[in-house]
Formats: sequence, C-alpha cells, structure tokens
Amino acid sequence: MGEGAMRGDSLLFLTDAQLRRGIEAMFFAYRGFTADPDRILGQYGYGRAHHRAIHFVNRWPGTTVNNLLAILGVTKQSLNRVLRTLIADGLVESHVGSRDRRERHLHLTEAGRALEAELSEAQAARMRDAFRRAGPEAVTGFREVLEAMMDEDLKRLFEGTA
Amino acid sequence: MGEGAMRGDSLLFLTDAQLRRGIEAMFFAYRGFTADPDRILGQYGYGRAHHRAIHFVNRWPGTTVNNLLAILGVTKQSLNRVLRTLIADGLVESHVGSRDRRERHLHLTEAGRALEAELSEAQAARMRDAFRRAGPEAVTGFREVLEAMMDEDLKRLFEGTA
DNA sequence: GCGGAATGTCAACGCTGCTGACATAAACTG
DNA sequence: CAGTTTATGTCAGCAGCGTTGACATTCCGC
Repeated sequence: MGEGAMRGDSLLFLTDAQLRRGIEAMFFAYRGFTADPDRILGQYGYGRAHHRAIHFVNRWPGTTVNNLLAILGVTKQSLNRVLRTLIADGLVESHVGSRDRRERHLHLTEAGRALEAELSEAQAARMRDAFRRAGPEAVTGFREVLEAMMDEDLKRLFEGTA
Repeated sequence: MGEGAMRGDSLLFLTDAQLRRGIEAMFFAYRGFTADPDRILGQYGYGRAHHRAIHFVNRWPGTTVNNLLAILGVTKQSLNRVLRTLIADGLVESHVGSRDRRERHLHLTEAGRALEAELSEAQAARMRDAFRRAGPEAVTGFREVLEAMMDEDLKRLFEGTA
C-alpha cells in the first residue's frame, strides 16, 4: 500500500485507490478531449500530429521549426513530415529567415486558419461544457493539478504561452 | 470572441483565452502523465498499448478480450497483436472460457504483476506528487472537470471501475 | 577561408491504430 | 437436429507518426 494512505484523514485523497482513480480519469478524459478534433482531422486525411502543428503555428505565427520542436517534443524528422504535407496542401507557409537563412518561419494561410478555427472550436466547445458543468472552483483545481503533473521544462513552456 | 466571454464576471473562466489555456494544459500534462511509464516500457521493448492492456487486465482479472475492447476503444485486431506478445513473453495468461468456449479469459502472471506494479508505481508517484502539491480541493476540481470532459459511454465505464 | 555547430530535409524502420478475410463456437430457426 | 446467422478471436496487410541515420545548407569562431 502507498505510504501516503490513511495517515489521519486529511490525506484520504492520496490513497492508492484515489490515485488509481485519478490515473484512469486522465486516460478516459484524454480520449474525450481528442475525440472531436480527431473526427474532423479524419475528414481531411490528417492526424493528431497535424493538429498540434497547426495549433502552435497559429499560437506563435512566424515561429521556426526548431521552436516548434521544443514545444511538441518530437524529433525534427517527425515534425518535418507533417509540415511538408501541410505546406503542400497550402495550409502552412514556410519562409526562409532573413536574419538567419537556415531558419524557416512558419505561418498559417487563410485555409490553415480556417481549419485551425474548426478544430479549436470543436475542442473548446467540449472544454467549455466541461468547465461550465464543473464550475470555476473546479476549473482552478483542474489547472493546478495539471500544472503540478507537467515536467519542469514543459511547465516553463506552458507558462511561456500565457 | 466566444459567446461565453465577459458576461458579467462569474463566467470569466469561460473566456476563449481560459479555454485555450485549459487545452494546452491538458496537452502538456498528458505528456508528463505518460513520460515515466513510457521510459520503463521502452526498456522492455513495449509501448503504451501494452501498458493499457496490462493495467486493465490487472484491474479486472479474468476479463475477456471483448470486455477489454470496450474499455480501450481500439479494434480487436489491434489489441490482439499486443496481447499476443504479452502472452508469448509470459506476462499474460489466456484461458479458454468454460461457459462460452469462444471467450478468452485474461490474467497477469507473476511477471506480469511485477511489471504492472513497476509501471503503476511510477505513474502513481507523479500523480501523488501533483495531488499533494495541489491539495485536496484542487484534486476534487480536477476530477470533476475530467469527468465532465469524458464521452458519456466512457464516463459510464469509468464509474463502473470505481 | 576553414572546421564545427545549428538548422532543416530525405530515407528507412517500428509501434499501434485501422480494414479485410477467416476459423471456431454459440445461438437461432425451420 | 441440420443449416444459417451471430459472436468471438486470430492472421495479414496498410497508414499515421514516432524513432535513428545520413546528409545539405548556413552560420559562426578561429
């Protein structure tokens, strides 16, 4: 049994059963979280990797491939395959950097912004519904736990996106 | 702007910015959530799919392949590949059902339980740390939001695991 | 100008989704 | 109770997206 269990009463939320419950909640909730965008992406022949690229290019227009790698936590080769198709399909534009010509600066095209809006609206709708049903205090707790669960370097990135 | 934004003040947590923040928190936190098990699995030559199978076979010893499919939300062909390797490696046992001989009842072997313990302890450690730092009220909010984010059928499954 | 570091591209491989085809066992039907 | 349909599980092959390896281009320190 976990060493945090049943010590007095204020730590009941740290019992093994509660932790397992939290783990399974995370698993099932993440499925719901990605379900709507996945459906939309499927219609366009894209996957989750395309969604992530589109999301963060929209968040930081003009970002470089290297920046994106740090955020997404994949290899450049993996990201490159995704970007290649998005560029070929006219959703993303890649411009050689003027200061450093090794860099590629990325922007969404009009079509890219349209798909981004469609995806993020679907995902936000579910989040909005969940937030509304749970209430503001639950939302605060939700975000506190999620932040505490991130790796330190990811947390810094997350806070950098504020 | 989202239609829920800036209506009075009690709905500030539903602004587009807050929702986007929630979406990105979910993304980064899930990375942290899976990071430790992924490292361990890599050492054994397994992936996340193996982890999920092991986790739920441990939770419901004797469950059938069909039951597992409903929980995991993948096709039976996909699950079968994973189970085949786990069985071949001696982590899972498959027994033909006595009542219905089409069914296969699944159990972890001693070695399977050992790996399960290693994986779930790593994941629970991170969850425990996050819960402890966020506090009991945050944990309640965390679970409320996650449950509200699940698909209805997944939520029923989740509650069934209580 | 040259050697090394940084950035990005192309190729090939592995895990894990997927659909399709099939074997076996159970259940239904006349 | 024989024949068909349904349920369960297995085997094969394809696609998405991770990975490592090899390489071209550009920048920068010497």
